[in-house]
Amino acid sequence: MTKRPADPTNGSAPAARQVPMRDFSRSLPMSLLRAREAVMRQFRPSLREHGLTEQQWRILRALASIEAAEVTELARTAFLLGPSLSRILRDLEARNLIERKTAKADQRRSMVSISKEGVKLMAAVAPTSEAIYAEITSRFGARKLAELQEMLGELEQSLAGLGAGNEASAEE
Amino acid sequence: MTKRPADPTNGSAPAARQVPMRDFSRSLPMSLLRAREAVMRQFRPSLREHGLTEQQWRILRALASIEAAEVTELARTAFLLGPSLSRILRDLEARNLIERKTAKADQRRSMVSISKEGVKLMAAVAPTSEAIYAEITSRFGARKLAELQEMLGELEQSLAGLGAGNEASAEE
DNA sequence: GGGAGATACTTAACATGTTAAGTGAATGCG
DNA sequence: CGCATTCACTTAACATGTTAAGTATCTCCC
Repeated sequence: MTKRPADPTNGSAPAARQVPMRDFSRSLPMSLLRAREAVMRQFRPSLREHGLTEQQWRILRALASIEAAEVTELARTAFLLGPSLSRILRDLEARNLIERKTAKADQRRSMVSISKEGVKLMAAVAPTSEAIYAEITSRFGARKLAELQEMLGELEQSLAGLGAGNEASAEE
Repeated sequence: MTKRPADPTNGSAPAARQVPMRDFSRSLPMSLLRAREAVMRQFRPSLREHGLTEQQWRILRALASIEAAEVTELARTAFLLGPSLSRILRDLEARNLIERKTAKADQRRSMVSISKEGVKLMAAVAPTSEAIYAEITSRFGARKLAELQEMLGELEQSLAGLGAGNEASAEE
């Protein structure tokens, strides 16, 4: 019961299987990674033509939809960690795609918003981006896509507050 | 038909919605990213305790299951780009977790394999890792998990050979 | 058998992911 | 008021993602 037969896809691995584990290529993290990569591969070339990375695009989109936001709020919306966001905002600001001004009430906070140039850039990128998304939807099926996203959301939910684990226990 | 009502979740954004797009937070790439992050968040602490990153762990697992492999093959299996793999192999070799020897027949290729130390490390990490995976499976449901992975695979399939696009057309 | 082209990596350069530490500004409380 | 904490970022340091170049081999065909 401690061993498992070798995966049929590599029929002749001689040894080194002391540690039985799930078939590597079928782990959930790998499945998610591969799927996401398959999707992003479609978008990157178009973004690249406009000098944008995936993350920069996420930020612009987030800003376009929420008008102005504090950095922390933006990080949550664009799903980026603070340090990444900090760097990217610095660069986007240098390119005049966003604007930043410190809040009056609380000098620690700064409000970020998209600039006119930023809006213009979005207008240039959005059509292609939407077309690609439509193509993906069409290929995979709109219904299935909705189902998939539903399941992904449930997965996220079911793991919420598991990794945070030590919420009120040890603290070291 | 060119406009869409604002998302109900941010009822009062004043302007800057010149570019209508899907609700940002519900795009497929974001769903996949969030789901993957929710999963990986569970594993990272344990890996970290053993001084391993997610990618390093992927490589060790891949090597443990296929015995020895060329770098290119390993890149495909562990789903890493060549440059990343090159760096990681350099580091893993320095830590004596893997071994490398150039192939006799073709001096360009090198065969990579896991070392005894590498196997030992895997043995130390695997139990926790499997336990976490079991917990995730249990929370989300084994059946649903299988379904999800099935859909992810189909998504990948349906996009195969779309981004490669220019396979035999333009060439710069 | 020799040189053009293909292969299998490796390096380089820049951007982000991830964790820890730093900085300046608010807050709470004695 | 005064000062320790907390907060909202920003920097720093190290690892990987991503694309483009570089290097050493190998292949093939004239």
